[in-house]
Formats: sequence, structure tokens, C-alpha cells
Amino acid sequence: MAFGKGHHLHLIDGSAYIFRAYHALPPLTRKSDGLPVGAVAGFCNMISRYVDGNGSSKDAPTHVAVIFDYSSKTFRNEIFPEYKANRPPPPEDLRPQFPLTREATRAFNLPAIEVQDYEADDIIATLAREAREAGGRCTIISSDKDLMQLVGDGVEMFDPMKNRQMGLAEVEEKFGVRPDRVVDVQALAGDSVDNVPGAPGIGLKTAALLIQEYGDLDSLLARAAEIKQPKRRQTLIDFADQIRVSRDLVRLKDDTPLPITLDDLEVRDPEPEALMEFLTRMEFRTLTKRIAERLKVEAPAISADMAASDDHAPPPDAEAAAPFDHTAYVTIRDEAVLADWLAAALEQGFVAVDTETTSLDEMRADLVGVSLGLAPGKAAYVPLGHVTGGGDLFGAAVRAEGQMDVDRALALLKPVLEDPSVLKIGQNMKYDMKILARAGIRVAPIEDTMLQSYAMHAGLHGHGMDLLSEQYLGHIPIPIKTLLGSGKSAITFDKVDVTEATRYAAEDADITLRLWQKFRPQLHLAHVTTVYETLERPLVPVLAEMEMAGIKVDRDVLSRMSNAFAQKLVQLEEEIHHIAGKKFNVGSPKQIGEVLFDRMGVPGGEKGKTGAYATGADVLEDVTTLEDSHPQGALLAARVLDWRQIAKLKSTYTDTLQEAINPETGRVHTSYSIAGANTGRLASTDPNLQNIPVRTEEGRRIRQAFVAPEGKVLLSLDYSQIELRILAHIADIPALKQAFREGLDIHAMTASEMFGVPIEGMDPSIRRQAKAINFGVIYGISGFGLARNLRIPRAEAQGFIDRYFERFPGIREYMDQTIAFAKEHGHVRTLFGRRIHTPEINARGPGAGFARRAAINAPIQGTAADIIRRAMVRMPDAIAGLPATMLLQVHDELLFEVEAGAVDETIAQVKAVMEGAAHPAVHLDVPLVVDAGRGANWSEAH
DNA sequence: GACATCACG
DNA sequence: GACGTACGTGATGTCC
Repeated sequence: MAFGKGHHLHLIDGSAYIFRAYHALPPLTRKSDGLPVGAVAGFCNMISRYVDGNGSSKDAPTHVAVIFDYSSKTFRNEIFPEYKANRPPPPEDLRPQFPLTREATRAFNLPAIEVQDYEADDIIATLAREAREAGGRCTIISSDKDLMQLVGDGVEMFDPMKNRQMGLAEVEEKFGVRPDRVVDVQALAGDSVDNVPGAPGIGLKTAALLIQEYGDLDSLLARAAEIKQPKRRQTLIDFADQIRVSRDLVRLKDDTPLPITLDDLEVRDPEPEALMEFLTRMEFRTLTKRIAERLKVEAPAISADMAASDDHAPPPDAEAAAPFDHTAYVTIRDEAVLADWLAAALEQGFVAVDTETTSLDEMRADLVGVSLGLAPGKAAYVPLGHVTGGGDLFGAAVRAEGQMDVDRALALLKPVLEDPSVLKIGQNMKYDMKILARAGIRVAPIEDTMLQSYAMHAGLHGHGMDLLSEQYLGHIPIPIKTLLGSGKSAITFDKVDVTEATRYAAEDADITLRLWQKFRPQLHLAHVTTVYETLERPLVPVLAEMEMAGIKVDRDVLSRMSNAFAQKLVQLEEEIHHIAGKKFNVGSPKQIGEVLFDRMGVPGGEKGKTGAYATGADVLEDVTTLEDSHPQGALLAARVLDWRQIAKLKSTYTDTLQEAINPETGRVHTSYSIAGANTGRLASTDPNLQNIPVRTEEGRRIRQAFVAPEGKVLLSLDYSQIELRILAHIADIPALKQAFREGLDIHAMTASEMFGVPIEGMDPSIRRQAKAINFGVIYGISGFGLARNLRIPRAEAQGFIDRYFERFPGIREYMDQTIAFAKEHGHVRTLFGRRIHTPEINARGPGAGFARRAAINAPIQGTAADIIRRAMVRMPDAIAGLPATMLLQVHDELLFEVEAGAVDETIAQVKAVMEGAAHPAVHLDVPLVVDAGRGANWSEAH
């Protein structure tokens, strides 16, 4: 029967329960692995008492739901970015418990509802309205005064803290007005906890008086001029807009899009088995026993040494988990079996997912199969695109037997992979998300074991699955080579026998699930939960979108350049052979060295450790200065440098980029490694679009091939001097910070401070030297390095450095402290808490020098990387309404494609996000400044 | 697959 | 006193 008259809906404010439970109980951890579970225990206790209470109540609900906040970010942040901005982030040991409280809710057979971009209060408002309109009753179980606006017409509140019913009378007592005017009073009074501004100087009492007198907020604002008290009158006139925004913030949205209807919320009997499973998994001894008695079932045994305890002993290293048994993996060949596995995933709220394809290039790969992992040792493979070995008479691929229809399988997978209540766990999920997105499935929400490892172990080792499995599970996975072979004879995954494929693919899902279970409780022990949750995990869908968008590249521009380069190379080659007096391979550094230093007798050749002459650009540049003593050598060196520049541009850029254009999209799709660079930077591969030439005129022309489609414009926004600003902040250098605040030329300022020359009319070479020193500091400067960079005597370079340290003593201090910290802890941290390990810091020999400089550089480079990561995570929401797409990231630059009409608005939005990216997690003493450029191509925009 | 070289921030 | 030195990446070509 549909929800209506005589029905009674209970809406439980789940988020409030969690925080109350957290603060009411001492820190409690699961004995077996140290997972914090205190809030979960308290939450279960509250829910259990609630359920018991209903059993003995005459007014028991017919329908019930537990409502949660999806995240702290909602549509209200669009209206007013500062909304709830002064709320501290949830404690580290609470964060991992959020998903567990959803699991707990489901274990009690109660629906857990959360909706992205909306607060729990909005969902409550929506369901309360629906219940009211259907003619039923609704009780909101919460102490939150913000919900009082909903009271009336069959909607009541019950305050579980005070254990009392809240009706019209209680609302009027609290706000002085009827529920429908509560938002007006709140809009005027504001709320310092939620950072709702309201009207300055007006509190609850005055607000209530004003609304009583004028009827409602709009009338009050319209007639503000009539108010007698001059100060109050002026405030209402001056802050009218702010008051209206405040009302938008406090007014609950009762048309939130919901994944369920009222009828889905009918009260269900508990399922003892599922509940017992959850409680024992949490290792709650007393609670399990108590609830088992209540349900009249046998309580599963939890041994004393397994029970949750509040000691903080680290989780044991030994693996008690199921062994890896490849024969236990299941091949799913029909819909019913797949449906069973998916139902189990839905039930438990998480599933490991892995896709198998024909290529590592996600934009060209075809889906071959999907594997699922539910529990250690319990994994399955769904073959979808396997073909038989030989092919038919004409060599065409023949679909292997025993595979279910691809479209049917995808249709079954889609609702679960997109279900907000089911976590999809993957290793490098960006890959699988892109593959599945091309099959029409938008996977969410996700977890990524690669990124969990990166957050905890950056700098210690890589984060590939094989490595993680061996290191943390003590298990060496089946090498992919044994299935595909290697080299020229390698086959693609669709040619692999299904039985073999099942072992490999299901194992991957199994490993991923086990790694997740192992890593999840460890994140907070390493104090990187916030890093993982705010800088790694949310970046995955953002990067996936960017990579799938790609950037348009004009093939003709590149092709013409390639042809011109080819001609030029032939010409240079002939000239070089002529000067040398013999033909040789100009591309071989070894042969260049022999020609130059042995055959032609140029002095100063130095052999490296491999016995070959060094012929790098710096060496050849020195040779070109020998015009007087060795004109032929100087000429040859100059021509080789020219040749190398053109050869580089042609082979790496103008030729290769043409091949990288995707024939289907006509665009180039790079791939970003999120866990590649130890410092938190991204790395771009296949092709690398983070090193497109810009420094020379010739090279810059390649950027003209990166274009916006007809009617659109490319936008480039980049942080100005971000690393130096971070250095000024971290090392706390007053002169540098002041200079950045005043928008001065920082290198000129440095030169002026160091050499005592005025900034006006400064010799450009002085400024250049200061600039080199500024950068040197970021890299962990040495006299030798600076001397080589500036080509000045070492003693002079050392003198510069000494003077720099003298003038800015905070730099020395920062360096010493950073190295000391690294030596003590084995890692350094960025301002956002990212850990970068420095395992070599206590080594002896030259390695220690490298490690020291890397340790000095890492917090600076890493903080800059964190800042742009935050900007990127926030960007999709910030530009959601605009015809703009984020395409590329180049460390301190973001590139967008936008319709010509929306350029200014997009720049304003993007700039605001980038310049404010550190807030509110980190407060910098220096402003972040972003420069913007636009154009038909990347060269113009930059 | 190691090495040298060179493109970027 | 000697040692080897700017930080972080990826792609290409040579050579073994």
C-alpha cells in the first residue's frame, strides 16, 4: 500500500548520531587491526536502543530512514563559499568510520540515505514534505534547531538528547515565531557556527521582534526605511543582500532529488544474520551479545583477544587471511550468477573491481572482461570479449563460447557500479573508470589502493599492484607475461583462454580487496587520511574527465613543421659531415665526442664513467666559445647544437604528436600518473603534454598546433612564482613575504637586498643572478651547482649564497630543521600533511647529498602540487554552469577550452578557485596570484 | 635495458 | 680532506 493517511515516517538524523557517538565515547579501536571504531560502536548502540524503543511504543513508525550528509561540501557553498567554512575538518580517526556507519545502518536493515551536494537536513525536509503531502505523519529525530522550520501539519520533531517531543509550541519558544517564519529569523540573526552572516548586530531576540512586527522578511526589508532605531534601520538597508543570501543558506531545500520513494522506506524486520556478521566483524563483544539475546539468536564467538579495545597497539603484521587459491575463483557465464554476485556487493556496500582490456591506452582499449572481489579469496571473472585462438578460415576473430551478452552484463553491472551506497575498490581506478565510462558506466564512489599506498608510502617504493601484493600480502601475483608473452609475439588479453584469464583477473580483484582491507585502517595511523580523502581520491574522476576530453591538435601545422625540419636536418647533417671531414651518425653522442675531441683535437674533452666523452649542451656551448683557438670545432659544436634542437623537436613533438591524435576524437589524450612523482606532482605520459616546448622561439611554434575548436578559445591560467611564495611562507622570510604582498618584482628585490643596489634601473645581469639564487634555494643550493649554472667561479657563487643566508636567515633555519626532521622521521611533510619519505637521508656517501636536497625541495614542490590538486578537485563544481572544460595541467598551469562568449566569466571563476585553493586547510602568509591568458592556440594563450 | 640527451615546471 | 652536487619529471635514440 502506498504511503498515506495512517502511516508514520521516522527520519533519523544519522550524521548527528555519529558526532554524538564519537564525542561520547573514548577512542576505541578494533583489536585485530587497529581500525578506529568508537563512533561506530556508539552509533550502533543508539540505533539499537531506538529500534528497541519502537518495539514497546504504541506510536511506532510504519516507515523509517536514516539520513546522512554526503560530504561537507554542498550546493550552499556555491551560493556562499564561506558557508560552514570555519568548521574544523572531522578528526582523523573519525573519517574512516563514516562509511562504516552507513554499513551499520544497513546491517540493522534500515535504509541509509545520502545525496551528493545536499545536506542531510535537505533530504529530511524533502521526505517530510512528501509525507505531509501524502497525508501521513512524520517525526524527525534530531536536536538540530535548523530542522525546526519543518514542524507543523503532521511534522514533528523528537529531541533524542532531551528525550522530548518538539511541536509548534517548542518552536515558538525557541524562535519567537511560527515554523514558517523560522528561516526569516535565522536569516537575520545569522549563525556563527555555520558561518551564516545574517545582519550584523541583530540577534535572535531582535530578529524575532522584527519579524513579529513586519510579518515576514521581504516585507521587513521593503519597509526597512520605516524602522525608528537609526542603527538598526541602516543595518537592514546596507546588508539587505547579505540577509537574503543568509536566508538562502538556512532555508532547507525540500525538493532534493532522491534515489528512493517513501514506499521504499517501509519498516522491515531485522535480518539477524547480516547484523551479527557486521557486529562480529567490528569485534563488538558486548553489543553483539546483547543484540543476539534481543533477536533470540546465537551470538557468534568473539574471543577475548579479538574484542575491540582502546589500546593503540599497531595491527599485527602476520596475515591471518585466506590463502590465495586460484582454483576457487569463479568464471561468471550467465546472468543469474552475475546478479547474485552483484546482490552480495550491494548488500555489503563494497566490491573490488578490475577490468581487462586489449590495450593499456584507455582511449583505444576494448573491454575484454570484468572481475569482482567480495572478500579475501572470494573473487570472480566475467569474460565478455574473449575470442578463440585461431580465428575462422579467413583469420577473423571468433567469439569464444561460454560468455554472456556484453550489453546484458553491462546493464546488470551499471546500477551497482553507479550506486552511491556501494564502494568500488580498484587499483589505479582511473584506468577502469575510463574504460567503463566508454561503455556508458560512470563508476562512483571509488577507493583506490594505489593511492592509499601513495599517501602512506611515497618515496619508499612504487605503488604498482605486483609490488604492493608482494610487499604487503606476501603474495606474488601471476605475471601478465605468462598470459600475454612479451615482445613482438605478445598477444592481447582477448586471445587469452578464459580459464587462465579467470585466474589472473580474479586474482587481481582479490589482491585489490585484500590490500584495501589492509591499508584502510592504516591511513589514519600514518596521519594521511585527509591527504588521501582530499588530494588523491577525489582527483581520480577529475583527471579521468580531463583525459577523456583531450585537446585538439592541428595535424597540418605539425606535418608542415616536420617537413621543414626534415629538410633542415639534411642540410645541417651535410654541413656537419663536411666540417668533420667524414660521414658519421650525428645522433650518436659517442661519435660526436670522438669526432670533436679526438679527430679534430678540440681541447677539454672529459670522459664520463662509461668512458665516452660528455657532449651535452653545456659542453658543446663551451666549445662554441673557442672561435679563436679552434674555429672548426666551435662551428661544428654550434651546428650539432642546432641539429639536436631540430631533431628533438621533430622526433619527440612534430612527428610523435601526429601519431598521438586519436582517430575517433581527433584529439590528443594524455594520461596522468597520480602516484608517479614522489612530491605529489602529477606526471603526464603517452604522450607527455607537460613538456611541450616553450623556452625557444622555434619550439614555441609547436604550441600553435594545440588549438581550440571553432567558436571556442583556449585559456591558460598559471600560478605566479608559487614555489617562491611557499618558500617565503614556510621559511618565514619577512622581506620576501612583504615583497609578495606588495606585488614587487621578487628577483629584483632579492638582488637589491643582496647587493644593495636600487631596483630602479637595475642591471639585468644582477637580477638574473638573483633569480638563479632564488631557484637554487628551492633546490637545496650548493656553491658548485650555482657556480655551474651561472658560469662563475665557485668561490664567488659561495659568496652569493653566504650573503643570501645572512640576509634571509630563516632559509638556513628551514633547511636545517627540514633535514633534522627527515633524519628523525624518515620523511618530510607538505603544509597539507602529504608525507614524502626520504629513506636515503641517513645514508653515507654522495647519496646523502641528493637526499638532503630532495628533502629540502619536497615540502616546497609538494605544497605547490597540493595546492593545484585542491584547485583541480574543486574545479568541476566551480565551472559546472559554464561551457568550459578543463583539459591539461602543467604543474602550475591549468588549460581550459571554453566557448568564446564565456571567457571572462570562466577566467573569474577559475582564478578565484586557484587563488583560494589553500583555504581553509592552510593559511598562507603570502597571496597566491594567478595570471590568465587566452587565444586560439596554446602559444597565444600562455 | 642502460645511458645520454633534452623537453618542461 | 675528499667527494660530487642544484629539485621533480618523460621520451627518444644509440649501443651493448
